[in-house]
Amino acid sequence: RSVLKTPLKQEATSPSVLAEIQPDRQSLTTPPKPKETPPPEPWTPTSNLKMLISAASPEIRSREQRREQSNNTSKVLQAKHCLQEHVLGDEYQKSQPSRKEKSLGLLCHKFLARYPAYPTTSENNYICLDEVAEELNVERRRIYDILNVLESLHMVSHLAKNRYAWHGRHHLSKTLQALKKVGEKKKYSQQIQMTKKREYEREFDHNDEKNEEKARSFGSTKHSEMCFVELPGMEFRAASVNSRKDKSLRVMSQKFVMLFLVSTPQIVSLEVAAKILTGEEQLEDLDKSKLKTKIRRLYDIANVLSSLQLIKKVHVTEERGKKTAFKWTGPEVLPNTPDTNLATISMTCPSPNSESIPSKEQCSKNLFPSRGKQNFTRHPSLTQLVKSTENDRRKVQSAPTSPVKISASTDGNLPAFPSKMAQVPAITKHQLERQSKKEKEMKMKFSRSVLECNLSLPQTVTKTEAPCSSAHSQHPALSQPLGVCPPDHSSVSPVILSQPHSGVSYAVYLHPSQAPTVTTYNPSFMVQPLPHANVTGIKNMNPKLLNKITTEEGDNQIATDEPTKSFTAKERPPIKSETVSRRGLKRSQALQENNVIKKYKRSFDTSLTFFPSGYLIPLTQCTHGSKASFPDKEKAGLCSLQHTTYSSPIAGVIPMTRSELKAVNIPAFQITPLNIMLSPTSIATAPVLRNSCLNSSNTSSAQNPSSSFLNFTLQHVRLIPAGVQVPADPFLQHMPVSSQSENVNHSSENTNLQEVKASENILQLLDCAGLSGNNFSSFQPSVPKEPQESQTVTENFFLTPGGPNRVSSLPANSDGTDRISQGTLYIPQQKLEVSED
DNA sequence: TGATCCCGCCAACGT
DNA sequence: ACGTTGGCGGGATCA
Repeated sequence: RSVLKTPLKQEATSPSVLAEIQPDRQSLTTPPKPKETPPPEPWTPTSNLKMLISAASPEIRSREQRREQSNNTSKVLQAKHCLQEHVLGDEYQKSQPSRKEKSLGLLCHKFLARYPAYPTTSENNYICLDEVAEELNVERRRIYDILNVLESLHMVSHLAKNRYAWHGRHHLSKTLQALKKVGEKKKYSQQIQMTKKREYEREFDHNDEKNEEKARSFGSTKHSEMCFVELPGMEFRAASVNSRKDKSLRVMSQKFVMLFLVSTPQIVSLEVAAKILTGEEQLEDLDKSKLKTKIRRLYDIANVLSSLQLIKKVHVTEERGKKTAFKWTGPEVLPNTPDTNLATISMTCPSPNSESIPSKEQCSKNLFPSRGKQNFTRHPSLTQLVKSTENDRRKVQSAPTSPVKISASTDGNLPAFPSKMAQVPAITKHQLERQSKKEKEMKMKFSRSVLECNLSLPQTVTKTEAPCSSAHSQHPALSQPLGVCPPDHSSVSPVILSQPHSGVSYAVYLHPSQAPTVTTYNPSFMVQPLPHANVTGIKNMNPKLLNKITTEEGDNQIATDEPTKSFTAKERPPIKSETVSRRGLKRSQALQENNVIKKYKRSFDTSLTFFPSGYLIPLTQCTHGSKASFPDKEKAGLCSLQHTTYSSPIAGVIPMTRSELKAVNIPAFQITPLNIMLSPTSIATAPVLRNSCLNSSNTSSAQNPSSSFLNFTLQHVRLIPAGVQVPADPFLQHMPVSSQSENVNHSSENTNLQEVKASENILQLLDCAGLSGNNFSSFQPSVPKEPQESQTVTENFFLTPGGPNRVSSLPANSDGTDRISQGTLYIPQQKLEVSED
């Protein structure tokens, strides 16, 4: 249709980016183009916005200026242009903004400009889809794209229909850390290598079927299903997200980010990413079209990430040509960023294999042992179960986790350390920091082992790439997947990860197929320790591939193999259904019409929010530390919430409001430090932990491990009757029961103390109850004198089968999942040149 | 051309 | 029955 495109695309006429030309458009072509709402100023020239825009490109800037200048005259201009066009005989299309102006990237910029990077809780940080769409003058569909990516980074969360909460970058740091961890667990770096290698082989060694086979087999084990990494306090979100067949942009986005975080030169090409993210269908015919689609999606994601400045496009030049890729430019993600929070992250795997981990699901899985090892299909009868569970979750509202600054010294995002620093062994950094802050003995104690471990984590350091892959296995860390995770278990394997010093620990529930099992075994891999991180002359089995990688920045990096073109020969052309019906029109129109109406109809049902099952105790971002480090006002804000009701997956909804909780001294926050995982199911499958006792805990109890642990435990220990909210026990001062909500003021300083106390109480309680094997007592959240260090908890607990309800602390390390670090893999070298665009 | 990726159809899902 | 989400891929643009 639009036959021509005036080369003058951005002629002054194109205020495009804005909505000023709407009228034109409307009349012209695209009928569906909604938004005629001339609501200019979508993006009120926020200084911020301007900056972004200008930063985006001079072109845009000038355009902007022009726009402003002629703002008033725009009408005239428009008319004029219209006229011209008519005269020219060109369709009005000319007046349409150029493609670029409509790019997702730009749109994202605009979108981001509307919200503060670090919103304060006092602000009304919610996003209304309709409004945004309208103001930015784009279809909702586009907004979804952005939101999905942002959601994957926990920068926003879906509150309700049409409504999202804006968190900004408060959680970014944590999220990235989590993603990195998960990425490591999934051995993405290896996968990347494999993928590259495979490609290479296809290109050069077509005849070498053997290798390929091997490679494939390896790759296939890495079945990467959809798993959404969640952050505490935001689980529900993910849950809701899980419902859909998550091929979701969300998941893809996370994975994409993971790739960056785990790969050494933090450069990832779309092709490689697409392949890996495709989840390994590679075995089969590399469905070309599928890959293509994936790449399309990745472009979308990349655009958003670029807008967030987390990545940037670069060109990787290799023998076979230039290839575009993206380079991570986001904050350095250290495994152990000093952060005052302890986060519990869980990974939800919705795919057919592993649903959103609703406890029931888990149980079900146990009940219906999957036949296959990796591909168990959900029993039909479970579908409903799952559904309902998800449903519940969906309805649940999360406690408005107020964004909290993660650490006093840093914002959630911050590249905690200058890149230079990053080069230093993390351990050193942390130790120093700790010293300066007078870390507590205890903490040190806990972290020690981890520190050691971290030291050996290649990802931790860039330059000093520690080749001690083997060290991993030797340095068990607090975290680490239970060493007991059976490689081939069909059920979800719980993995507890923690980073004591950072206080960031989380649990990842991996599908067995993902559970990193020892990988060193694979012969197809050339696993060798690398003497130095920046070794570039690694030899590969394939001499032909010797190349050197270089980046502009001259980053230290390890040679990587950047395969080029697609290798696969010819695939049968994808059969596409040409059936295309036109009815979107009606829809978009309706949309417009409804916009106004909807606009006023959204409500923020804050009156009663439920926590998703399995999350009785929300691990909000509020921790003693952070709170302490905040100004009172902010503190107050942090914890100010609407009435929230917590529900227990087991007992059902517990009519407890947050305030009540507080009254009971069990504020969500205080539990935060506790990272207890409970996954009977998983545990049950763990050989080491396998214990019949576990079975005693009724199946229904199986639940999503996580913050709900306490509740769960208490209930199951019968300290509190199921269905009842809180145990009337000596340790807990009050007994909250009413379901009515009250407002709570969390700003009081006492809160912290109280909370801490409560935590202790709880711990004691557990202890007394014989729930805690021992460590609970040792785990005592400390009242941070120094906010930033307040972080705490370094212990991880999980329920072991020692008894139906026996809680024991996870040994400071149990394994070495990360036995193989990417740094130890061999990969074909190639000459790579990375150039930025 | 191939790389990008906008656009919007339409299905899954929610209400 | 309609609204919200968002997977998906045709095909327009860009380089």
